Amino acid sequence: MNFTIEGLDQETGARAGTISTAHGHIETPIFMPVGTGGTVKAVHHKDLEESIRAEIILGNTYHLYLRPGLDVLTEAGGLHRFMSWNRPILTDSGGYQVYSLTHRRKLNPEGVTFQSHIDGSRHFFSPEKVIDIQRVIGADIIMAFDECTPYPCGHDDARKSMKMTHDWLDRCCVHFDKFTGLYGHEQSLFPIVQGSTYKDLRLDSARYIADCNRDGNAIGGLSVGEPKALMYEMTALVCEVLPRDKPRYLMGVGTPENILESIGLGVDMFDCVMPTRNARNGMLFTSEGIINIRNKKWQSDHQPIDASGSVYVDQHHSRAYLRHLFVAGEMLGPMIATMHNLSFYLWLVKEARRQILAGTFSSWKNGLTERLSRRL
RNA sequence: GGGGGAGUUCCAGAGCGGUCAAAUGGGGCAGACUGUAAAUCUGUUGGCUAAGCCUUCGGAGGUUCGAAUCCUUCCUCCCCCA
Repeated sequence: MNFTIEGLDQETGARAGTISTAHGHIETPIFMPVGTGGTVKAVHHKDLEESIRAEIILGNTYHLYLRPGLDVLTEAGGLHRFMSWNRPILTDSGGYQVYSLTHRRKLNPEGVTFQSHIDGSRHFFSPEKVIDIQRVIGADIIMAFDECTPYPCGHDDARKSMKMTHDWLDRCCVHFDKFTGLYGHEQSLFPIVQGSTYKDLRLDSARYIADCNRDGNAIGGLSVGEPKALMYEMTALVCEVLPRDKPRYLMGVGTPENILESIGLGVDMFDCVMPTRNARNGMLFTSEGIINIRNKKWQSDHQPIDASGSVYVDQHHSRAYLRHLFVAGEMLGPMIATMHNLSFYLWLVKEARRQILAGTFSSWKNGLTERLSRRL
């Protein structure tokens, strides 16, 4: 994997760059749609590639391990072939499930035992096993196994958890370096900064992660309920420490505003379920604000879904029609809404990149941010 | 013609003397959602000069301190037998 920086914003820490992987280039800053179980929910690959123009998508180690399972993935020759997606893939390690499935797992220094949410069966995930699974999946970028701490988290607990995540990282690196990929293409391992909302821990963790000297670095454990000011503060702090010449990935973030702000802090990569999940629940993000398409006020609004939107559903369908689809429970509703939201997110990061390269990022961001969280 | 059953708040459907403005589900309206246990979850859903009051359980009348609940009668619908 290779990362080059093509532009730096003068007023903020924003960068425009390009990541090269075995499955193609990714222009940064980038938003990566979440495709947990081998699909970005409600969108076909053709739309994802040609209309939304996603450059990289996510998969999830825990979910793919449970379903379809490693045998099927091995037979298929990895996730790219299994799902017929030839662009880059990044897999999360299951660290988020340590957080989100907290009532279904037992954690100890060796690893985590999950009780499957599907059939209740027990599965042990160690740092080594998580690397092995991600070798079978074959993603271009794979994540170290970490513990994503909840918010709030006491300083002592956060410190212990961070220490354990660092130990797990060392084990991931050793195991990762011991073997090569199964399908002949390069894979890169990204370590993850933890440390909850504590400056001292975040700094320690960022230094530790930076010292691993991997192809890219991730920031985890944020956007778990803390105030956004704290999230920005931690992100800023960590970005100061993480190497400039490698991509920085802020995991699980976020709202359009979160993304713009974090780009300004020097983050290059983002993922979040928000555009896809919220789309399925009737919430649309636009450059003019937020639309809850189920609201009665759209009943007779025959304007395009988003007049300034770039994807074809924005121009070819009205708000009244999309509302009708949601109210009637038609599955085309979530499909159209997901296409809209993802293409808006991709537009957002593409435009950010363009503005960075043009030297106008800061003023553009400030003007847009005001409008993003409005309710239409 | 004879016998039986039923009419409840937007709908379906509980309740069968006071704790009933009335369970539950649906529908409606609104909200939440941040490395996806999510096409999910939550709130709300008669009116008002709101810790109270008013109008509601097919219509009218009655019994009772008190009725959606009991009685009389009328109207409407359904089923069975001729």
